[in-house]
Amino acid sequence: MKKATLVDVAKEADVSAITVSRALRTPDMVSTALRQRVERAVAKTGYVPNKAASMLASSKTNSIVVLVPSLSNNVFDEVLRGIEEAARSANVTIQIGNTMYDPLREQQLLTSLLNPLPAGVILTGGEQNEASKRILQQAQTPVVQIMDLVKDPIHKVVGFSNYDGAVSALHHMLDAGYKRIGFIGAQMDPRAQDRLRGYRNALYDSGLQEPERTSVTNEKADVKLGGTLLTSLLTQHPDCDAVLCSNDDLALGVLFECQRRGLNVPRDVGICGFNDLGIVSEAVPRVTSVCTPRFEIGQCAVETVLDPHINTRAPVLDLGFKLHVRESTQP
Amino acid sequence: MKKATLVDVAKEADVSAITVSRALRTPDMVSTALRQRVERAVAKTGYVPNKAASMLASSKTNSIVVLVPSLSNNVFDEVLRGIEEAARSANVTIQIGNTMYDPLREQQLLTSLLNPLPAGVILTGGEQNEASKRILQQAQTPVVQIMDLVKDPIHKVVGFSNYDGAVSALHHMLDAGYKRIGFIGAQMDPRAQDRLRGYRNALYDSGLQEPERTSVTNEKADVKLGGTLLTSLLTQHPDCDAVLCSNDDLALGVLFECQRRGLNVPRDVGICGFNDLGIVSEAVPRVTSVCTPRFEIGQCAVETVLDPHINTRAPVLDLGFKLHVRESTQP
DNA sequence: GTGAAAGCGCTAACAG
DNA sequence: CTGTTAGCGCTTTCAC
Repeated sequence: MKKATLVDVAKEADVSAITVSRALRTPDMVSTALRQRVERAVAKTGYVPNKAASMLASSKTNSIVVLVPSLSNNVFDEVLRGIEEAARSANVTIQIGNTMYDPLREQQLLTSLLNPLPAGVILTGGEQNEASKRILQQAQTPVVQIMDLVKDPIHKVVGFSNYDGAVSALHHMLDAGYKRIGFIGAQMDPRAQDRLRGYRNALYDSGLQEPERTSVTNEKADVKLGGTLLTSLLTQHPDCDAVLCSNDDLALGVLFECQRRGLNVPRDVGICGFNDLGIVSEAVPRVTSVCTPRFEIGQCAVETVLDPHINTRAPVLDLGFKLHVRESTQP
Repeated sequence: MKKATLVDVAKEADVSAITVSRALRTPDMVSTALRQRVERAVAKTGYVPNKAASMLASSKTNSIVVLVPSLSNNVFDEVLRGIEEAARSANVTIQIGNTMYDPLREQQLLTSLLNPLPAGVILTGGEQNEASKRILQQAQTPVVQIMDLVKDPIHKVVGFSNYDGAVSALHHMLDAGYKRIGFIGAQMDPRAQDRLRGYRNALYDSGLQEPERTSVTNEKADVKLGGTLLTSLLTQHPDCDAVLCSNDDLALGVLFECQRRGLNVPRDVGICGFNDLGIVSEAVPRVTSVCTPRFEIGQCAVETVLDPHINTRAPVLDLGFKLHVRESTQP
């Protein structure tokens, strides 16, 4: 049995093909009687629309493209959950692309995924290369950048201030009594760099900027690297009494390394992470972290991208963050 | 400037449209001279193939559909990395769907993603509902099930034995001297149940099956739940001297809970995880785990799905596992 | 509200 | 090896 087409349904319902098409896509433009006849015919024939044909004829898709830099970074799980949920209730599908923090790969993905044109594009940060930016600007589809308050957005931005997050964490650590706070960072994308800037400026404002106690690399951030970076930080600055980490994986690695060295957390070393992935709140001791609204960002990005009045929206939507203070910074 | 089509390229190269099409898809079927002319014309016109048109005309896609039950479970990161890498070198795109461990959602995704027909489907385990299985059997596209040695495969299987993994872990724990080993499990999908069966049978073979020390739930497995389950396990069986966990998140939660209770790992309690996600080997103490070949499974699944001689392949490919013994089970 | 005609851009099938 | 002819299944126009 061949698959039913629009024409088969039309015959079954004794109407024209175009009426079936309209009954399905824009039910309001069709009389109730016909709509019901069509619905019955669809059920009877088991008709499933052919997306390729629809795309070709309309040169439109009802899917939105989502580009994330990593799937192993648990930060994006929650973002994707928000996106999936919102997309599902808006009845659009999503296409996930993993750029692996590689602008060239991002460009390739865009080239490939922007054809046929999606209903919208969601991507991470503002670190696209020039070619990608041009592609996005020329594409006739809304673009939302997330996770960061990008300065010169392509269209719209939904995120939070990584800079302020770090500042806020640092003020807390200073208030808790730490005086020689270091910074550990990896995968230093613009967001991680904003965190580093926040760290520096907060210290500067407190007159504690020297010496600079940082240990930073561009390698992929993971738990193991956290330990390595702590080792190198303590080698250079044995007097460190606390560490702000550019993300939670590193913070966990720092905690483990402290345990191996017999350093008491929070007494000998205070630790603060960034993002507040579930796991840090379960570690022993529980780790302080800057909680970022990842699920909401995902949801909101979809809403923005699909908003028919997107042009009237503010270009930048700041969803904020919340510092979750836990045992690891309360000596 | 309108977008260039195949016809534009053909005019530019002074050949017919079908020649351009062939030069692009099957370069071997075209003379070198023409191929070069076509390539130049493509470059000059900036031609980008229209996928929708191609799909419609050929009723084929060069994309493969990948369904995973979770993106927050780090198990699938590696699998997806393997899939992505293999897909990229085979020049096919992938479409990721997240079933969220929900058979109905899986069925919906299949209905939606199997149209137009993908070059293949990769999905997790054998727990699809009847409707999904029927859809997959009727679809004219290869199906590979991964992560488990499914008994009645739809087409092919690439995985490892969860049962044997658990048995092997248990034998090691018994050898290490643990005598009252408990099992902690969550998200008890068929793979987790196989692990539980392995645990039970290994104990049975050693004559240590009673009393049964298990704490199992269907909730989503995460670090926090590991602690909760340990608490309930110890309440019922305070004599437990070791725990096999159905995955690494739980194992980490168990470790943290032990630390909170002042129980020494591995002396008071031995801990073994499953999957060997990078993090467990960094914890203090480093946690023993059953290492599963997730990256290879992903790669191999793509190779299988795309293999033109797929029919001659063995239905089940067992990629094995490796027990990584660490401090947490060496009292 | 509904329909008829005319493609969207590409590829399968067959000829040469 | 290359070209001709006919669609793929749907939606867009424009009539009615």
